[in-house]
Amino acid sequence: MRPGTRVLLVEDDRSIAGFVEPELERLGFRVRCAYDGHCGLEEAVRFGPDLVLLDIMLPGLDGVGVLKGLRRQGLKVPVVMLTARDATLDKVHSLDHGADDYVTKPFEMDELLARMRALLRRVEGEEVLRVADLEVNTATREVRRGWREIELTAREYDLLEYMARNPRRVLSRGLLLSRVWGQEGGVTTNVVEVYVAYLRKKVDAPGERPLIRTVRGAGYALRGT
Amino acid sequence: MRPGTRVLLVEDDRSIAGFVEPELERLGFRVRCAYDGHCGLEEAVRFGPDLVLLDIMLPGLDGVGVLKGLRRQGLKVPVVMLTARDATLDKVHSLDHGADDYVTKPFEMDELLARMRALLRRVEGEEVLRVADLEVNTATREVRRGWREIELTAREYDLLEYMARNPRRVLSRGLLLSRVWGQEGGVTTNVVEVYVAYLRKKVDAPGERPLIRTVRGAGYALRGT
DNA sequence: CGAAGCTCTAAGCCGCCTCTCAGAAAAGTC
DNA sequence: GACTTTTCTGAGAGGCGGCTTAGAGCTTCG
Repeated sequence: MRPGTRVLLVEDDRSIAGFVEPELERLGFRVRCAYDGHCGLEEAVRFGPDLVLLDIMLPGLDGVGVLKGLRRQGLKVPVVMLTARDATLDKVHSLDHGADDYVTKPFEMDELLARMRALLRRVEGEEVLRVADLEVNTATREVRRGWREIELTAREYDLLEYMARNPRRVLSRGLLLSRVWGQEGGVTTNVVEVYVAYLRKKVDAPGERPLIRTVRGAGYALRGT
Repeated sequence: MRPGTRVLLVEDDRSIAGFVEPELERLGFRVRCAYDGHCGLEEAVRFGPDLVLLDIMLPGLDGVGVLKGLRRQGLKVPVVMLTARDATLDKVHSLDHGADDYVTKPFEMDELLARMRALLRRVEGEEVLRVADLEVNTATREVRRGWREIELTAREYDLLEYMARNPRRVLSRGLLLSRVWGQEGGVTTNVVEVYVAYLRKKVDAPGERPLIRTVRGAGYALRGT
């Protein structure tokens, strides 16, 4: 599990959140908390987590509602539901709506971690990302467009992989800077623009339909059509 | 049985662990111990052993629980259960959940070793790894490229075998350090680079198409094309 | 006990990559 | 068309990742 993995914890019970959050941070995760369903949904969009821990019982919008909301917005992020013991109906409901796993309260930290790892491995594992005729192999870091092999530097690859993991979404410079470069403090830099230009030179060869789109005033998007 | 084979021992009875662990290490295994079920499961994920020795009676999560956890996460590592005499029900249970063998306490070290060998042989087989015209015979530890015999030192061989088991995949220095050298903590060392250089000198002779690729900013990969 | 071979550390060097900056170009607004 | 805002691009400096080499402990073996 690579460090800096982003986890969103949606949980109103502070006794649980107050225990799980620092524990996860100690293990190197980047954690954000939300204490009700609406905030949770909002944070999921803004924070862009790699994994969501989602309580079922929440004030306002409940866990299943948040889950539905996530899926409706096309977020495929893996979700672990936190359910009360024997809330069988809830589990069924959740899995129906695309939860990936659940743990029943009270739970051991180890058990939660084990399930998180399993999901993250599934997501991170051998994966080929495809956007139109572009292929990004995350295991070998090979990139092809059609039959053309594309050689990328480390930064170029990291940027393209992130964009390919979020196809069609408009990604702001700030977001890319934080996700690919890892910098939070927004210094005045146009390094993102420079690297998008590098990518274009290699990915969108002359004559090919361009995949990397500029959305003026908003950011960039990777999409085929 | 190749040296450096990774064995995870999950056993709370220190009188057994304290005997088995040093014995296995003396024989060239790389051993890690866990003293309860949850730690065992966690270590299995983190350590990535080639074989697990798993006590049934454990504090917290019991052996069958650990076994289930392993299989649920898709780990196919062979497991030898350590059971009390005549705990027939446990055995049945274990084999149901995908244990590969068991020994009953008290056991002779020789018996345990015999069963371990059988399992490891089944898994490792008489395997010849091939990458392009490179052949790595894991049974005899002989390496050839084309018609040329290649003499490697122990470390060089371990490194090459690990790379040949993960062809085309980009392997980071940290991963290689942990899997081949067994070091976890990120100490400042360039030993991986040095050994890659040694391998290159022997494997990629001048004039031959180089198989060992550097992926700048990421690691190394072994591939033919 | 000496020699040879293996493993690992450390230091220096080289070249590519990364990033900054300034100005050009494009897009939007009046 | 003039002006503002946003995006693109070319050039260059510096840093850092990666390679090489020498040599110091260790182990092994005669």
